[in-house]
Amino acid sequence: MPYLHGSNHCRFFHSTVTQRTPLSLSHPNKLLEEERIASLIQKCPDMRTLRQIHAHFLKFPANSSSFYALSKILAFCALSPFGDLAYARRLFAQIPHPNVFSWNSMIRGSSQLPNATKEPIFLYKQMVQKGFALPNSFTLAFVLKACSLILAFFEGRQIHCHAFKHGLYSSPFVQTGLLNFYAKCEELVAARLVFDEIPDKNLIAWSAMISGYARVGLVNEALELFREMQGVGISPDEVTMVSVIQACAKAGALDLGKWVHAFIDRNGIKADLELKTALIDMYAKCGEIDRARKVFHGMDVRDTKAWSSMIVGLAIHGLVKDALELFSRMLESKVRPNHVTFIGVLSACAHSGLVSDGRRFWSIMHELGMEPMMEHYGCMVDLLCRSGLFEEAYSFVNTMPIMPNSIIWRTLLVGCKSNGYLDKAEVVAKQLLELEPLNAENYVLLSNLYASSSQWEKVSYMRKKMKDNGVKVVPGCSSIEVDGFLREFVVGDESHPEIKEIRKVLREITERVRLVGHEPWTSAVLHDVGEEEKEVALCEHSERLAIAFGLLKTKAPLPIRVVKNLRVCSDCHEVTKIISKAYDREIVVRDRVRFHRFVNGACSCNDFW
DNA sequence: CTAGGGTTAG
Repeated sequence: MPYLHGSNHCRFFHSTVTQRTPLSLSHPNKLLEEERIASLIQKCPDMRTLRQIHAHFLKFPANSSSFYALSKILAFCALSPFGDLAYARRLFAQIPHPNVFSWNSMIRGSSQLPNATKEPIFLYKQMVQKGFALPNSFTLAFVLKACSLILAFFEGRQIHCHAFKHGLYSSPFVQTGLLNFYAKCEELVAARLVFDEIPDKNLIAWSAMISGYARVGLVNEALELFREMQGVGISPDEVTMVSVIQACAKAGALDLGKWVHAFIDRNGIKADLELKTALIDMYAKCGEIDRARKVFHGMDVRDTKAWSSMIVGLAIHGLVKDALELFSRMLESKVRPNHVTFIGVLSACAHSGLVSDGRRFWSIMHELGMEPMMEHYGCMVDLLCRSGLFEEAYSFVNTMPIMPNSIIWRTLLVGCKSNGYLDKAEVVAKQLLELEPLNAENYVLLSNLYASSSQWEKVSYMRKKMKDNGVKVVPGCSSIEVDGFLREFVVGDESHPEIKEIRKVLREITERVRLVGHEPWTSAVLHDVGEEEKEVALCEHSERLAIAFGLLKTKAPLPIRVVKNLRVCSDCHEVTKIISKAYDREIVVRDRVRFHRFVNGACSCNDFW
C-alpha cells in the first residue's frame, strides 16, 4: 500500500493525542509550524508530492502537529481538484476518532464527484450515529448541499431538525443551505418559510429564493422578489441576474427580458460567462435570435454551455445551417461538446430532415466516447420519421438498448400518422398508453389519427376510454406581459377580477372583426368530431382573453405580445392580423418556446386541444 | 473547510 505506512500509521492514529491542544496553551512555535504545514499542503501541485509529504509525517512520532498535518492531508485528498478521493477514503478509514474537520472534508469531498451519490449522506449518518463528533455549521451546510444535489428530500428535512437540535439554525450558511435545499426539491412553500425566518437576509438568501421561483416557473414571484430585494436596499449581482433572466426566458417575457438586460448594463453588473449564457437562452426562447447572436458574438470566452445554448437556440428557430456551422466552429475552437450540444445538433437535423448529417453526428458522438441518452434517441426517431423512414424509426426504437420512454413512443406515433403507417399505430399506441395512461395528449393524438383515416368508431372508442380512465384534459393557457407583470389566462377560468371588462372588450373585438368581413375566432380548422368539438375551439379562448386584456390595459401603441402554451398555427396568426388591423395595434402571438414547429411549414395545431 | 447562477427531444 503506497499511500500509507500501515503499522506506523495506525500506531500514529491510536496514539493518545486525539485532540488538538487548545491554541492558547500551545507553544507559539507550534502555531508557526501548523501554518507552515498548511501552506505547504495547500501548494501541492499533485498527489505525488502530497504522498511524499504524507510519508514524511508518518516517519515522525505522533504529536499534535503531525495530527494536524494528517487532517490537512485528508482535506487536500478529498477536496482539491488535484486530490484523490479514494486515497482520502482509505486514509479516513484509518482514523479511529475523526474530528469534525475530517468528517466535513469527507462529506464535502464526496459530494463534489461528477455523479452525485448518497455517500455524503451516509457519512453524515455515520458521524451522527457514532456520536464522536458533533456536527457544526460547516457540516450541515455541506450535507444540505449534498441533499440538494440528489434531491434527498426526507434526509434534508431531517437535517432541518438537526439544525435546531444542535443550535445551528441561526447560522446564515445553514439557513441558505436549507433554503436552497428546499428550492432545489421544488418545495417552494418550505423554502419560503425558511426564507421568511431569516432575520438578516443577505444577497445570497435573496438570490437563492429568486432562483427557486424562477426554476419552477413562478415568474411573477421571482420578479416580485427581485423588486422587493432592491426595495430593502440589497443590490443584485450577476448571480441574482441569472435567475431573473431565467424567469423571463421561462415565461417568454421578451419586454421584461430586454428591460432586465438594460438593468444589468445600467447598474454595471458584470455579465460573466453564466449570465451571458442565460441571456442567449432568454433571447432565443423569447424569439429574438439575433439579439441572442449578438450576446454570443460579444463573448470573449465561451465554454460548452455557451456554445450549446447558442446552437440549441438556432435549432429551435429552424436556423439549421447556422446551427451546424456553429457546431463545426465549436469543434475547431477545441471546446468539447456535451450531450446538450448533441441534442441541439440532432434536433436541428431533424427539423430539416438531414438524415445523413444526423447519422454522421450520431457516430461523432460515439467517437467522442459519449453514450447516447434518451433525448438523443428521441431526436433520431424524430429525424427518421420526418424523413419518411418510418420503418427504420420503428426498428430503431425496438432495438434501443434502453427502455423507450413515452416521448419516444409518442414521436413514433406522430410518425405513424405522417407516414401513413396506420397499422403500426395500434402497436405503438398500446405501448404508449401502458406507459402513460393518464396523459390526455395521447388519447387526443390517437383520436385524431383515427379521425384522419375516417375511423369514427375508433375515435369515439378513444373518447370513451378517456372518460372511463378519468383522464382530464390540461386546459390551454396563454399569457401576456403588461407593465412588467405576467397575466395568465387559462381556458375556462373566469376568476380574473376584471373578467367582466375583459369580456366586454372581447365582444367589441368580435364586432369589429366581423365589420372587416371576417368570421372571428373560427379560423382554426376543427379536426374533431362530436360533442368535444367545442373544447377544440376553446383552446383559442385563453389567447382571446389575453389579447382582450392587452387591449384593455395598454393604450400606447406598443406591440401586444401574447405567449401561448399551445402550438400556434398560421391560422391563429391570421386571426391576430385581423385584430391588429382593426385596432391599428401590433399584436404578436408566439408559441412559448417551440419555434421549430414551423420549420417544415407543418403545424400540428389540431393535434391538441 | 461554509451559502446563491447558465445549455436538455416531441
